[in-house]
Amino acid sequence: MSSKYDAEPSRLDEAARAGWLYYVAGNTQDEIAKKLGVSRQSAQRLVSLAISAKLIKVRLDHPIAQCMELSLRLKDKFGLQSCEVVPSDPTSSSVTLGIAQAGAAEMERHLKSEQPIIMSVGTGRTLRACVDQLQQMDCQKHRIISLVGNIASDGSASAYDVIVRLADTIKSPHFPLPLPVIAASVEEREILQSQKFIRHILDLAKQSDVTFVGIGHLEDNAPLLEDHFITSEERSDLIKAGAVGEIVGWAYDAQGSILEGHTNDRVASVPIFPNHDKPVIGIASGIGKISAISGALQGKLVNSLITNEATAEQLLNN
Amino acid sequence: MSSKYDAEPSRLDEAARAGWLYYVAGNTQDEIAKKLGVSRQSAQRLVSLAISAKLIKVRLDHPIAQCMELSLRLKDKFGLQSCEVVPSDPTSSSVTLGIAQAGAAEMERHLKSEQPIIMSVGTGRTLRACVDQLQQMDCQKHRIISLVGNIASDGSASAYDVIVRLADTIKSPHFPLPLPVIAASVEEREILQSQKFIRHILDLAKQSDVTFVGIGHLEDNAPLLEDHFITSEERSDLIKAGAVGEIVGWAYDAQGSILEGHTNDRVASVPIFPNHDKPVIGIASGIGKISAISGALQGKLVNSLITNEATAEQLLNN
DNA sequence: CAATCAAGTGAGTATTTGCCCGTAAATGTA
DNA sequence: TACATTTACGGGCAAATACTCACTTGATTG
Repeated sequence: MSSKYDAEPSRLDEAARAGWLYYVAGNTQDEIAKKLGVSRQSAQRLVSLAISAKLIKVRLDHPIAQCMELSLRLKDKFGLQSCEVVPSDPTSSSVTLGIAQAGAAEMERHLKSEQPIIMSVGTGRTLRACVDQLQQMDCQKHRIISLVGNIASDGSASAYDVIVRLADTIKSPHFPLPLPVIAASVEEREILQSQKFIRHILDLAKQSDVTFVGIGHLEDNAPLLEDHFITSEERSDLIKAGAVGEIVGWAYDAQGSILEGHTNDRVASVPIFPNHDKPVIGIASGIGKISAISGALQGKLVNSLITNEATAEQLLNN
Repeated sequence: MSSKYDAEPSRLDEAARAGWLYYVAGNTQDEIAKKLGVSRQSAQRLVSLAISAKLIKVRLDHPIAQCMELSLRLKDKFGLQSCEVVPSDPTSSSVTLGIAQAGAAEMERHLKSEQPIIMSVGTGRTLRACVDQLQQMDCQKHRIISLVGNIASDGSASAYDVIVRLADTIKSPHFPLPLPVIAASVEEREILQSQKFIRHILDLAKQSDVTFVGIGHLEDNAPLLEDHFITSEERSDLIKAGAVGEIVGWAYDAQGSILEGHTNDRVASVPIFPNHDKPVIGIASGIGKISAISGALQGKLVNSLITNEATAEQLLNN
């Protein structure tokens, strides 16, 4: 059927045609081969050429697409094991919207494991919201450890009570840490932590297969302050020393280095170490937490992140 | 509308995720299954759902020599402003295959304009397929006008519903034409069209910066007939009077002259004028539509065309 | 409350695809 | 011309994917 019009169809033309027949028209490579009069293998080469020459453009038209993009870039930028970005609802001021569901889904993923696992959890509003989203399960073989004390300075139990609620929902043996978050003195911390059963809990925590923590900021309305774990003066001191955030009470600076001294000398929580090989999943979102999250990521205090779209964008612009 | 932040990530969310991982990130379905925590079969189902729900949109970005040639010759022969020819799949019976993507791409090109524009659209299967291929956009500054009534003779709304779907996808203010396609009598048309808000819409349509219309044939299975806008007798009359096709209800002959009398006396759609200076883009393909398309081109009822290879060849052989 | 039905799941299987590799044709070199 | 080197082709095969079928689950309804 050659006519005076056809210029020699170039290889790319053929590739385009093959790519079109494959992706748009939904032909198999065999059918394409027949239609273009080449072997199946050649058709396959043409199709893959169409891709590598970027003739074929695939778009995903769904809010999720943007999130996956952000998640990839965050993983790349901070060397994360995993990163989940959920859509933000610009009209909602709720900090845990969507995050909670995603966090719960991630927890369930681990809890579904056939092998018995040890899961440690921090505390805070965000984690509590996650736990509230968990479905009832029967996880008697797993063990849940709290990384942080549940006793406020006035002796009352913590307001969030993440671990009890969690263990209740999934029917697991659990190990709350019956300590204050921050001891009154260095000596008190030593005494408290040297108790045998406390040592045992700290030991279990070290063997955690997976860890979930919230990330706290140190702005005016810092969670540590609002819950009366530290005083206003202590917060000022931390800020002066360069602190930008805290995880289970441990304050760290913009590079994610745990500060020496200050309240950190008296924090009774399980110690945290950067560059853990097991998943340490930070769950946090909100513009006010950007520097806190950024620090935690830079110092690799967490190696996985669950956040939302708006926060992810800010983290990448930093 | 139910929020997309529901506790249960909807099946479509998961499908989007799977589709992204498969097409954008290049994962295998096995890897996707692992990442989403589902079986491989389920992953496969999610991926194919992403396609069938049209979340995944594939386009080919390459001028295929053969098609370029045809497009050039059509432009030349009919004095078109622009003409796009997409490859045909000789074995596929789908009329909109490929055309839909090209039409969507052309619409997007106009919608991306910085200046606010007025876009008018006709209706029909082909336009509907185009709109289904559009990506989500935010075009609040543009206005979308329907050229044709959306009320069937039995009072129900039109089956294709092009304009609502379009406006929904691109979030534009839109102006459907709440009229029958063809009024019961000449008088009824006058009364209906003299309503103030209808006059306003007709006025807006006259200012259109770009117009997209389908081209309908008048064979046995004419769209106007199948959708019960005209009767079998009315069609016969039109044919006898020399009609070969219709655009938004206006019947015309082989030279593209709008017929006098017959159903045209009662067509309530926006009038169409030959030789428009703004783009009036006809989107149509199929052997059965050759004479209809040819007439529209000869009479310059449209000044741009999107069609496929097979149709283009026929048009040139006429 | 049982019957019915739609939707989803996993196992099994057929089809399709990606890729390695030997061969042949084309191109370059002396 | 003879020979070396590159490039493309197609056979074959393992991996990946699509499809069918029987079964479960949860909702709906008479």
